[in-house]
Amino acid sequence: MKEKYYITTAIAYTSAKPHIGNTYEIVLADSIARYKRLMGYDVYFQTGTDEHGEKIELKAKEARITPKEYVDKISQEIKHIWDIMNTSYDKFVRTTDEQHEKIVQKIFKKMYDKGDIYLGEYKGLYCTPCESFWTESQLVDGKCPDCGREVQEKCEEAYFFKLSKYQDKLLKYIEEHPEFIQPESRKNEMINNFIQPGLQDLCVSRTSFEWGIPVDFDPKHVVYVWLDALTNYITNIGYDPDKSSEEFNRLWPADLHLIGKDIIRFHTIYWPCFLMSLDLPLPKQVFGHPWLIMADGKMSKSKGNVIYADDLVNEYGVDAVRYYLLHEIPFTSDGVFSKELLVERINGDLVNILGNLVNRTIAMGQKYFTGHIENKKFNEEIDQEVITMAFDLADKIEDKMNHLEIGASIDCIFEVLRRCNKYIDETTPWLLAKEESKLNRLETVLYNLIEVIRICSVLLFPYLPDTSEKIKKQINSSDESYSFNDENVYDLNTPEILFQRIDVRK
RNA sequence: CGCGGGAUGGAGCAGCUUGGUAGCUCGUCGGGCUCAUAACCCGAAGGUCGUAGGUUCAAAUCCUUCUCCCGCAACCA
Repeated sequence: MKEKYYITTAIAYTSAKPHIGNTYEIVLADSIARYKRLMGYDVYFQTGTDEHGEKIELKAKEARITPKEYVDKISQEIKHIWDIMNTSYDKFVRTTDEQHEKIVQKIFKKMYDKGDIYLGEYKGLYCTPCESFWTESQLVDGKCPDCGREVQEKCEEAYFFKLSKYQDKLLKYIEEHPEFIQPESRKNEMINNFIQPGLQDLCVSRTSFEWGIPVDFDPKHVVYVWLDALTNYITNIGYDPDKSSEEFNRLWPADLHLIGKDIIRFHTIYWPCFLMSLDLPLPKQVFGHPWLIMADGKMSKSKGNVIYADDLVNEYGVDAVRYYLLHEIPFTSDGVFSKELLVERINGDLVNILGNLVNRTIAMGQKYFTGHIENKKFNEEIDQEVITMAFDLADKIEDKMNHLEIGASIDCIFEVLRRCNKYIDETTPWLLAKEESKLNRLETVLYNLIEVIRICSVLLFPYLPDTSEKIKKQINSSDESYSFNDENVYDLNTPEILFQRIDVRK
């Protein structure tokens, strides 16, 4: 039986249409999911939308529609963009799904019955005109950051979750599982800033607004959105406090939660504590990825520098955008986006290295052998390096992928493609073609090239699925293995441009 | 002294764990080739590896000082 691999993205908050930076995560997750499938895992890949909370209630009010109408619209927009990015999620979940809401209520009740949730009083600094609580650190000169007026201490009835009860157990888990929080520097932030100083109990209900899942035994409270949102990872695969499904038992714990670096706290502190309260095992890994920012900083409407994925895809094609996202964002630090850089990557890598290589190779196959290429095995010493690189490629990629180094994985493929271009210059097929006696050698050279290109196309699939398929179609191959095969027979199709050069002058 | 990460040729990065000719991509300059999307291949120029000191036969790599940049510092998600 195939080993399972359960991967999730964070569910996207339905307050607004996601920009290109928000779109990074789903593409990143998709490349990992596709890669794991290629490696033979039985992958379950879940994504979706997080739809409750005060902010949504306000946005809907502004738009003069109901919160449900509002989130229906945004959720659909998000799903649409995920689809445009050609992502292969198995399930798109929504926190307004009835089943999810029902299970969240049961979870809340279970925690309450267990004594992990208790009714208490939320004491905070409150701005009456803004109807908002603020923390000490949020205040500007001791006043409301929104309206600048004085804040007062105010008490409000609320349910609390006993985070403190689990802090020692959590610390132990984090220290015994160094791979749990990635990148590792984030682990220190969590330990030093939150766990070591001591966890405060978490307020997990709200009475100040209504758009949320009601606490069934005390309906003036709605469940805190993070308790609602985080549990999506289990409610949608069949968790039930009474009796979970077999599917749940098979899939849980998740192998990887992929999230933005801004919500690491929720996933590595609150979420594990909730799970411990439910007596469930903790996810194996949480990766807080960096962001894609603009040259002038974070994308924001007020700066007017917001770029959307669908617009870019319309202009440059889905694989070009995927390539940029996956290749340009480092493991720990933020990546920068600009159209100039995107065009540079398209022309420099996708057109010159990849597209041109495939094109010139197939063109030669057509020109010299009318597309029919067999391995004549007239090998020479000079062939060895490129063939060995192709042999080793899958292992190199596996090593990078296991460390979630997606950009470096792609680099490994391009390193081989570059070597192929060099191999063509070394073997000068156009000279071999001039002598009858060298045709077997020529065919061997072309065979080696096509076979290496085939391997690259197979391994490229997780990152650039459309391009991978196009190459396979052009070389007319259904061989999905990623080791060098001596015995393939190729009947090439007509070469077609994989990536169109972008004219920089425009 | 809150915690943590970083500073490497014009740009972006790798190397630092396990000290020993400073590597990659892009850009610049020169050359080669013509199968290919003016693409491809080769070569050259360009770095006192942030600063000051220390350990060592030897430091980008280990230790310390300082400067600058960035992330985090909880109940908005």
